[in-house]
Amino acid sequence: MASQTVPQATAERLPLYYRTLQQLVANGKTRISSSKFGELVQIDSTTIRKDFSYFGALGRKGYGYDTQYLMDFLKKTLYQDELNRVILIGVGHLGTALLNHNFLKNNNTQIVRAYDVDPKKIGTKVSGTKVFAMDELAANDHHEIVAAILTVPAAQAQEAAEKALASGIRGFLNFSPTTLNLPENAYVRHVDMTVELQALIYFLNHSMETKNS
Amino acid sequence: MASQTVPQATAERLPLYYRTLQQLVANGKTRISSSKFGELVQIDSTTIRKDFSYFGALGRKGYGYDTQYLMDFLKKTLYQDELNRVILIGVGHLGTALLNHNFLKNNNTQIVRAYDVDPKKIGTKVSGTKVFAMDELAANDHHEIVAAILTVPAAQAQEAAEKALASGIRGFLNFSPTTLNLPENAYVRHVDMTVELQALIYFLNHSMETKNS
DNA sequence: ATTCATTTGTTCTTTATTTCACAATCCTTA
DNA sequence: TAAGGATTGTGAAATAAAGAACAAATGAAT
Repeated sequence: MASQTVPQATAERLPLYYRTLQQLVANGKTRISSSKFGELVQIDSTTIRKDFSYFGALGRKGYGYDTQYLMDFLKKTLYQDELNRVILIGVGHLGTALLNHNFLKNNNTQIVRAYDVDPKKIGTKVSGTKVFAMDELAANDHHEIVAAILTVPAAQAQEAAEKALASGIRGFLNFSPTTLNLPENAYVRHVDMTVELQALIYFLNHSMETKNS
Repeated sequence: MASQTVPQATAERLPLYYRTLQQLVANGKTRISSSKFGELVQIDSTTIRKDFSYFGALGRKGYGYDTQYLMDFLKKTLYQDELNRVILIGVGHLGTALLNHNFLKNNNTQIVRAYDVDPKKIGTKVSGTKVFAMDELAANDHHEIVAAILTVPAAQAQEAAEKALASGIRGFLNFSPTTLNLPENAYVRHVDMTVELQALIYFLNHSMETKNS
């Protein structure tokens, strides 16, 4: 429903644009044309200009785009000018890796607490983040938390998501290899490594129609 | 180029279909209709029927789809009936998590060797997988390897990918937060957690146009 | 100042994907 | 074995996204 004037495909490209602009600014580039930028992100320059145009006239004809200005604009648009607090559910191999990763570097996001079922992990700190008992999850107040990162086994994902939802969380980054069934007011993005790997293998084999040697 | 009769969007859904069918078969379901299946994977039933139709008539009118038959068909189509050997480049937090994960369980894929620059890691085994020196990468023969999983820092990703390419690898699952610049005969899928997190936050804020309390 | 090269913003065209609608067909049950 | 309900497979329509083309505007150079 929502009066979404920006196409979904455009919105999904914004983070890539933002990161690339961060690099350009860091390297001292003050301006860039849509075609040069397109080469960097491997997206057609027309698509880039059209993407930006949904937000108004961000560039100047004959000049291109001011990297600093554009970066700042995207920073606000992506809410990266404020700290985004998230929780992590499931302190296994992947969960631990994400806790160590620390999104704060390039991403104004902080994992403020973690949850797990393992009594050995509960109460400990992993890379500075305290681990709480899964039982507490549903009862806690997480209305200040923007999202939950789900790194539990597939069998527990649905239940964990429901508990997080009960605690006030509406956004989910789901790393568990299963489809979540949540009410409409929740929003889920699924990162599925198994799917990606299988898709990769499929496309590799099917682009070899023109196989040589 | 390649005579790709199956739409890209369809191909990208096949792994999800496959995994869901595996679960159905494991649970003893012998048949399923496109609408029931659609509920499970949260995809419109028409889309599912059309997706399958690109491969011929896989179902039976008035009956639905035979889960075992369909699963076996997708298994072959996705090359999951043979072992897919991959290598992993970058034994950091995420790389280690993936080595521990072991794709063999649900995915007929094995990480057969890993590469890293850290002398402390070289020569050791991580979760049963031996770690080799990054220097050896380009010189090795990896024509039997279907893909490389890239989990190195952004600054090293391009160089690492080029070495893998030189060793005979054409498929890449790129977890590094940077765009790879590779020749046309290489195929890259990018899994970008930072991008996913930012996109999630963007959509959360922009679907709240109809915000209540 | 004037000219020329550059580059945006945008309209129009093309391609890709999803959804609708329904005839054809098969299953099931009496 | 006949009738009725279920469900597929698929053309046609609708929607979404990408790409081509170019006028309008700007910057740079003389």
